[in-house]
Amino acid sequence: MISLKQIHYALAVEKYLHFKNAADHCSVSQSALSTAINELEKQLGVAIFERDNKKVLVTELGKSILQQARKIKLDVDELQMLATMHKQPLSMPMSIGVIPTIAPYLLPKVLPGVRRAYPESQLKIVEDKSNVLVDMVRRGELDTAILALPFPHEGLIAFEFWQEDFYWITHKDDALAKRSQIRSDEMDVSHLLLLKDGHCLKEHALAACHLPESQNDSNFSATSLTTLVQMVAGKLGSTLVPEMALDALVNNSSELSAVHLDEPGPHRTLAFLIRPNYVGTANIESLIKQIQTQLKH
Amino acid sequence: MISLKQIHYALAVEKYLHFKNAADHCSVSQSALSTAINELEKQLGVAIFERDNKKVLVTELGKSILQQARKIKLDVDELQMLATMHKQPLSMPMSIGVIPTIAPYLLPKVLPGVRRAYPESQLKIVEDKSNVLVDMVRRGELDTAILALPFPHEGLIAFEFWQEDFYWITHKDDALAKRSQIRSDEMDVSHLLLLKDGHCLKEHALAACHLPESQNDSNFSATSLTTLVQMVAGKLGSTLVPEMALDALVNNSSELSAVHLDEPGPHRTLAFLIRPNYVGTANIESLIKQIQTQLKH
DNA sequence: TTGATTAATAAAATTAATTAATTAGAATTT
DNA sequence: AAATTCTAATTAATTAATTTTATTAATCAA
Repeated sequence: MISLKQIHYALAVEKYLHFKNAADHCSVSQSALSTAINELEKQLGVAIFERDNKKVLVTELGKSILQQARKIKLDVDELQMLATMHKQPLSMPMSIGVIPTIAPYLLPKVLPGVRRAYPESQLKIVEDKSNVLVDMVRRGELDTAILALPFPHEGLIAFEFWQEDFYWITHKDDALAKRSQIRSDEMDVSHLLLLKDGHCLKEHALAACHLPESQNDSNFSATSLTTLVQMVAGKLGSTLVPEMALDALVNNSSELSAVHLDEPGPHRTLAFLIRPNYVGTANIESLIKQIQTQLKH
Repeated sequence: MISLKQIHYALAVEKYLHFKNAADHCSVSQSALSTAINELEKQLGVAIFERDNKKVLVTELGKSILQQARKIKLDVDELQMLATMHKQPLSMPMSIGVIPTIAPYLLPKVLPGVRRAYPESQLKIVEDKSNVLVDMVRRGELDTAILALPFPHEGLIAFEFWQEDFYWITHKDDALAKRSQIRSDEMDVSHLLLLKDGHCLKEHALAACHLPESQNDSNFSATSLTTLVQMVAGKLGSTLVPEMALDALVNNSSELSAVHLDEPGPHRTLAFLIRPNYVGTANIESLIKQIQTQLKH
């Protein structure tokens, strides 16, 4: 049976094209490495390297074999990472994409707790729109992305971890501002201010209100919730924001009032997306536990 | 460093959930297997199996680890297969998809030779339309597919191995039947009989003639070249067939005449399609060599 | 209790791996 | 032409590991 050691040595020889240097790199004697390579070639019954007393080169078949060997080594590394991450969640560097309608409200609430619980953690945060993040996860440029569902994510796996409702934000002077609940058919939809196309929050807000996209006035649109509520404060209309944004955007304002949107079902669902074969699911689960603890105060 | 032996043993324990049976299956003593598993768990620092004197079960983490272990084992098997196939091409079972406008003309010319050169070979042939075959290759249901390019095949790799021209088939009584060459603008395109939509030969034939698809009379269409030439023999029109089909369809007919289509460039290109990580490229290369020898007579 | 199982363990035997020194072939230098 | 310097392969002694066989301890069933 071929061994991982043989594979390891063969990859070293490929890298250095020199038995002694490869042996040094592997911290073994040239003899040990030599016999391991010979044994590997004997077991496979083919030549991987062509060597004489002056030079070493890789056979055509050897290239394919070493390619496959590299794949095996990666898989073994992943297996070991699985175990490591189970022992020490978040001990590995991790890149996380977050959409702009979640990042500024979720991260300040959650990151300090994560820092405290996992001082070793090295999180790299990327903020971008849902479709960009999904593509980056697919391409392996991100380990995971936090976004709001529903959003198409074929080929990826979603770990849903939070559900929240929308609140209708209007000026305190508005006749309906004192209500505790409001239905979408009671609002003045013609002055509903929402984010630009491409931000999923717009679609989710409209979907929560059972409104078609076309009905929205696209003359007024912004790229951040902060801008939107400024516009509401300026009596240009009303808007809808998710619950987790209330603290930052509305609660300290003397101009604004938040009314719970009374429509059935949770209005948006937050989830981590990962590739099906991502080995860090233990990390995701740890993060979710942290986030849920923090969000529940 | 963890070893493939440990992985092998762990997978056996997962399968039997019983150390002794797993050991028997691996042809080692229970003790040897036990220590290997213990060592593996120690090296990883986590428990894969939960065991007492009466039962063995897999931990939650163990399931992930064994899943990864299976992947490693598959990769190792593939590496060994790479070597084996280099030593004895086509010694592995192989499934090949072929489109209907290639299969009946190419296979009889080629398979006997393959049988002779590689008596060990076990080829499974599937005949279907290009799009079906491409999907099957993508899903791994076929090792490879032989079809005519151009045809969309994103994500797959094409090994082009043959180029051929079209011949215009008409009744011997036709005024142009004696010509040795004909250009598409000299034909009566209104009675050009072609295959049904979905067969790539139709598109390739039209493309070779620089004709748009709409120009073709869709009232007359067939699902096989055999039917088409029967229609031509019945003086219902003319058709275009690739060179390799001439022998079977035209050459022994007293009714039909074949005229070389005089349009620039090769009219269709035959190719093997494989997944980028298919390990049997050596097989493909052997087959191509065989096919090219046979086709050149 | 007794007998049949189980996985783990201990000690002996076997097998494999490692090191250090050597060999042999080829290129380069003297 | 001879000596030197590379190279990978080989050899032999040592060390480490693995495996086997036999045994132990625990559990369950009769």
